[in-house]
Amino acid sequence: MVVRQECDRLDRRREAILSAARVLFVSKGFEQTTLGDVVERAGGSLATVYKLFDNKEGLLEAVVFDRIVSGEEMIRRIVDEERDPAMALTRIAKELQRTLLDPDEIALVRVVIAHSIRNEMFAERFFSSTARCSRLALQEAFERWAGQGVKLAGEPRDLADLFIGMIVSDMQTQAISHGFDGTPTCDTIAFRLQFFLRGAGLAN
Amino acid sequence: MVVRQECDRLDRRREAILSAARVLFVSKGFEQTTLGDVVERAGGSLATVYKLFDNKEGLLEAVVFDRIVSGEEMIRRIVDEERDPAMALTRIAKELQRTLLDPDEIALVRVVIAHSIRNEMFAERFFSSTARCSRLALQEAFERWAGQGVKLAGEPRDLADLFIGMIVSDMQTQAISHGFDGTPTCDTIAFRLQFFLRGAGLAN
DNA sequence: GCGAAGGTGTAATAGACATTACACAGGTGG
DNA sequence: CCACCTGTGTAATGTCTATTACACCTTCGC
Repeated sequence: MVVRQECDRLDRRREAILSAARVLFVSKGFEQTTLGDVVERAGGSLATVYKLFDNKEGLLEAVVFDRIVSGEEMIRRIVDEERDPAMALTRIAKELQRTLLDPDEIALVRVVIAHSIRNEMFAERFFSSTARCSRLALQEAFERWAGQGVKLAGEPRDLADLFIGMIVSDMQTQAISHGFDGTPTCDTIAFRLQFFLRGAGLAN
Repeated sequence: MVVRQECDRLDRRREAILSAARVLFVSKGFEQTTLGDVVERAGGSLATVYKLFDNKEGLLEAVVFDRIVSGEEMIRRIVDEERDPAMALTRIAKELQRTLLDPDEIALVRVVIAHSIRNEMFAERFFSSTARCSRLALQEAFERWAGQGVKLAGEPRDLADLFIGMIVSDMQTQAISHGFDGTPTCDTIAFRLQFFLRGAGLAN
């Protein structure tokens, strides 16, 4: 089928362009990256970029939103699997660390923040589909545990905020400091987790 | 004295340009702001901008580093004044909230992050003179309290990180979300503070 | 093979903007 | 009153780049 092959070819081009653009946006910034740079790195040609993404802004949209990762599903899954809140939170903390402290992810967040100065809605959409999702999922988890009779030292909303903040603040420090402050060690994470569990009344 | 007057005049120009540039960088972004915009808003002329700041990058440097606020002095002062760690931390939390959640400050951080994509050293310098300073001052406070016999549930470094993170994560959420997630309430802050004091073994 | 349709490469277009060059003004020491 | 020096305003300059226009070429049904 010609359609099939054509689609595949366009898809491959699309992926190549997205991948090139991502690398360039993340290393040079959106404004500093010219579409010429993108084409040079991805192969293909400018006409294809405009056909697939309309314009430079559209390319950024695609780069940012195409493979967005929300912690939401991960949190729901773990909460379903683990009966013990402390165990669940431990696993969630590890996963959040793994995904949020990924340097590529952090670099992308920098690009989003930079662009959000000009385009607040952009930031709003990004935030809604990432951090807010995770927070809500975690909040539901606390509500669920509370409903099951677990005694919690605080409102689910506050606890969820706090938990995410404790983990995420590192990501954000990295976003600002570009890693000059060192990456948190496993010990640090473990300490914070214990601290949280104690404070929330979940320590065993 | 002519020199005096000339200095004053140049100083006023400098302030006017800095102030205009700050507003524009923060609302439109650095790249999107032209030096023409700055001159139009500040009065004066392009020649003066180049005389005072060399070039556009120099203007950004001045905007960011001229009136930088580190929490360091504030923390040392409060620690000196308050004998009780819990009271000191309460005041520090309030102050950090006040200074770090100031929308102007957050907007400036966005500009710094945006620029840091192209210029890592810029981020490093900013970070070293703000967040890291605060962290170190707080770490010293915990060390001092520990030396005075206060029992702490954790290493000073870890506690300082955690405390700052709990407060600062909001600032960073604001930086990303542009305030769409709402500003934390006093209750929220109080909750986190109590949570921390309990966890650190400082609750009375 | 052949014609069409749509992808691809290249060469304008056109506007924006950092930076520089130059000309003016206004107070100043001689 | 005069050269002058320093700060200011304005008008180039030259480059860079998003976007468009157009011509070529590949692929596939027939």
